[in-house]
Amino acid sequence: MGLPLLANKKQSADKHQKIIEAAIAVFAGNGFFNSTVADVAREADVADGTIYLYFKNKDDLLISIFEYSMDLFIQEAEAALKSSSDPKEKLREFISLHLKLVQKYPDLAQVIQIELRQSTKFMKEYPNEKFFQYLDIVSGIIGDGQESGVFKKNLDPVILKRVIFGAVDEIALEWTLMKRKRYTMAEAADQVCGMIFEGICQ
Amino acid sequence: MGLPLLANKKQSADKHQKIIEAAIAVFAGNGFFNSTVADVAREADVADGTIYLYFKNKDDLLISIFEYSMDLFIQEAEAALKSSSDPKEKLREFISLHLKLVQKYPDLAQVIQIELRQSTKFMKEYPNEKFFQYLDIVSGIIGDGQESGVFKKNLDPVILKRVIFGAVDEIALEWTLMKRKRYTMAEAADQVCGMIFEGICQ
DNA sequence: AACGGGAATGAATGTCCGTTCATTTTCAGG
DNA sequence: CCTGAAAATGAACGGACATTCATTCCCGTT
Repeated sequence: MGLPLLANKKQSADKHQKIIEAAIAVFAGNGFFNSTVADVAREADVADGTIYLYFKNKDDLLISIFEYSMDLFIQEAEAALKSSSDPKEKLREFISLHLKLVQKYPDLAQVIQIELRQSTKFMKEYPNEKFFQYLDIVSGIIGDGQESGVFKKNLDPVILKRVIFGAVDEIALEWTLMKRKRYTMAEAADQVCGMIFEGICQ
Repeated sequence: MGLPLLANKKQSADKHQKIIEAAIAVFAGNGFFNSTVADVAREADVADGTIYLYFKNKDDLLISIFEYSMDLFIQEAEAALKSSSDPKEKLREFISLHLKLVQKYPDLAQVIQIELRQSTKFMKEYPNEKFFQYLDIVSGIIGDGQESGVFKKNLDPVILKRVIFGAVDEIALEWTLMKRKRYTMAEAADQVCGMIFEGICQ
């Protein structure tokens, strides 16, 4: 069976990817609801109808972007965390990586942070497993750290993972939206880690 | 001049308020873009056209909600922060208040957190002074604390205020979207304060 | 070179909804 | 009670846009 790669889909994986990338750029630039399918098609250099050969509808396109990018983030995170076994170093690595990724893929970051959050449809009804999987990387690190006595045991990991993610994500969001950057991501990562590890009190 | 209250507007302030409240409920339930002006009108028990006597257009309605609620938050925050002069207590008060307000006005919180964030139009082009004003309450507290030696001086307030806001807001967001609550807001406030003040390391 | 079928196209369709505005209702002052 | 102006109404308009589908293109096979 001399079938092309990814033969379970009839179409080329290239075009699928091309449309996803176009959609990321377009949605990041104009917002999901203010972008038309025709905009995405034009950016992808493809006919309007072609989009529907690869995606069920406009919503499906957004969800696909989300899954695509979360896979990317999870994959990069898991790779980066292999290098160290110290929970504190791991957490530092995670924070730093998240910020770096946002910097590396600003359009992607914007879609994730702003566009996806928007619609009740997605946040409330879409199961969102991939996001939880990403968050669980953090709670895993916290759990390890508590077990090994590096982190305080009285902290609730369920709350803590959110606090950490929220802090990092807000920094990332500001970075994404800020035109003139007032600080580098590396600085920000240091500040955030310092604060999370040692607190703000003298 | 025996004019009614708020005579510079011809219409009743009541109806203005009624429409805002209806819009908050509708937008929170369905999302801004998935809600129609007719939905808001029905909820407010008013004709479609009446909305346009009080608001320029649909976008203006969303912005009005934002300003209305930020005013509310700022006002409540400033009142609550009068009671204490210790920066640490003030910060604890702020965090606790923000979480309480989210609990008290869940629809409002949802519109602010989810709907407003969404549109590039609002986040990028709308000046958003009220939000910065709210954030500056935090940086004010931080500045005081650093001056009086309670907080570490090497922390950048610009980053720090975002970190704190992001942490608190993410907790609030999870609370808003979570159906089964796994923790109370009071617990969350304690955890967040503990973490921010003392850090997570043993 | 003719065939066939999957992929791609993009014009056409139908719906939806923000906004308008001609008309009606309300009500204060005379 | 009139009267007139402000306020409210909601049917109708018009433009936008997601989605469809009849047609064309592409290319491997014979």
